[in-house]
Amino acid sequence: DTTSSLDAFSQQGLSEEPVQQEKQAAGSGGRGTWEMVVAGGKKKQRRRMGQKKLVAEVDHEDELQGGIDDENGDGGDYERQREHPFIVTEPGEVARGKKNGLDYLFHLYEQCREFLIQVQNIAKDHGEKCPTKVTNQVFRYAKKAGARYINKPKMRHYVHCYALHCLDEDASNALRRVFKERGENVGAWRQACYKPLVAIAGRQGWDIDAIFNAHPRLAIWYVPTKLRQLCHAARHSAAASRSISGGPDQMAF
Amino acid sequence: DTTSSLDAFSQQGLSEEPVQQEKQAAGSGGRGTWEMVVAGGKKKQRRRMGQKKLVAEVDHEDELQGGIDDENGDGGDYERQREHPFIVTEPGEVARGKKNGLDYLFHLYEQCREFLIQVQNIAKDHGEKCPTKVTNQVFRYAKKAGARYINKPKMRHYVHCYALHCLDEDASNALRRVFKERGENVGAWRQACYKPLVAIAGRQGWDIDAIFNAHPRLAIWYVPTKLRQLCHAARHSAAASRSISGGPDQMAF
DNA sequence: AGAAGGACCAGTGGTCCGTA
DNA sequence: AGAAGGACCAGTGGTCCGTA
Repeated sequence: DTTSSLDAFSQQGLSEEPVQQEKQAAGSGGRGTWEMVVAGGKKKQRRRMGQKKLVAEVDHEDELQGGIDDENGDGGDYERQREHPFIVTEPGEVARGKKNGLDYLFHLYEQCREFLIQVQNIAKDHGEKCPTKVTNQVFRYAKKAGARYINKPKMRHYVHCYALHCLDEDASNALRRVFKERGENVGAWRQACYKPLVAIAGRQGWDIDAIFNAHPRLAIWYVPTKLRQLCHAARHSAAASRSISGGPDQMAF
Repeated sequence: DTTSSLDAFSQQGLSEEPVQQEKQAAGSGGRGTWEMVVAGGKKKQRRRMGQKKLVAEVDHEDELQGGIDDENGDGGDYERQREHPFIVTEPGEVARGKKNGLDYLFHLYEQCREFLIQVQNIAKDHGEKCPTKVTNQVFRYAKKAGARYINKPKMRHYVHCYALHCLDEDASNALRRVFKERGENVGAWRQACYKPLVAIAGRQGWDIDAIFNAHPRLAIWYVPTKLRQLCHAARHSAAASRSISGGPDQMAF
């Protein structure tokens, strides 16, 4: 009973490299160039260890080395543990050197969505609770499926950047070009993504949850705390300035 | 920041007895008789202690004695801690002696819904995450609001009984009458509530989550694990018997 | 310095089991 | 015995901060 969902994991297609699976689902702004680099990486399939842990680890899949740490085309640096840091790239641009571009970042969100769909299908088959969001369970599933480069802190960190990409791709692309031209780092670009999102929220009644939920690819992500707070603060500021300017109270809109 | 939602609690209408507030929202099958008994109980308002705890308890409202433990009309048993146990009653019937009837049980679900709505309104005002279900937060709020007779294990225990009441009140009422006539205890009635629910699910594609979510008063309750399991098992049985009978495969329906 | 992510923590969903 | 609910526990959402 407690292990049924874990058994399900082992019944699913764990033998494929997700990075390889999803070449077609490239970041919508990209030309798929980095995916070709990815696909060029060698892939070893995981080996079974024929070994069971005591609890909640039935049929654990040991991925060991293999394929995954080549996804940036650096030719097999087996020492490296962490992903290359992101740099601000234009849409379609491949990051050079030991860096990852923003099309790759957004592609990770699409991958998470596909892992969620797999988890949902398993849950439905088994008559279990079916997650509607990318939860810890989905991150765990992604890791078991071999996508070790996906982790919760990273995905949560850039959710609002992905939100802008989903909600106003033109604005997102323009922002990327500006920040690349200025030579800004990823942190600065990330910070800058908040402002256009708050503006979008303002045009739609400040309800950032409703905005996320109305978008099929965004609805599966929790609204980041800071974005929610910024929208809330901006709503108050907007209301206050309307009140000072003496216009009719538009709080209800 | 961490106490802002708790501050909000103290700004809300904590000074009223929820039992008194909600006379109009009586269990839909009842005639409101037990509410009159309830309203007949004397009510003392809570006293402020002028005392603040260190963390997460700002402006805690001490209800102490008062009103609440009279809600069954037993004349003020200050020793009693627990609610009277439920007995199987017909729709509209008042439980006699130190017992509670099923209209009262269902009324507790309506009360929880109103507490949820209050929590949602506070959350929206403060730009915080807004719960869609009756969560721990709602139970905590209910307790602070003085509804000490509401607790999570009890509400979760009888959710499927309330679900039947919501989804097929006639069937629910008929079941109550039968079990009362037979002199069955609450546990037996509770068990019997599963079967008609599974039948309803079968008529609607076995998706018990969809059935809950489609009903506005039920959507705020988590689907009980056992009900979900029963629906899942029944779906398999139904599919197997269809397969044996040689008819066309109707799994998709 | 800027950034990736292991690992922690407060509060959750779920319900057992000591209580009356 | 039947039943109410305090309290526990595994796993969650959230993100800090030791790491590279």
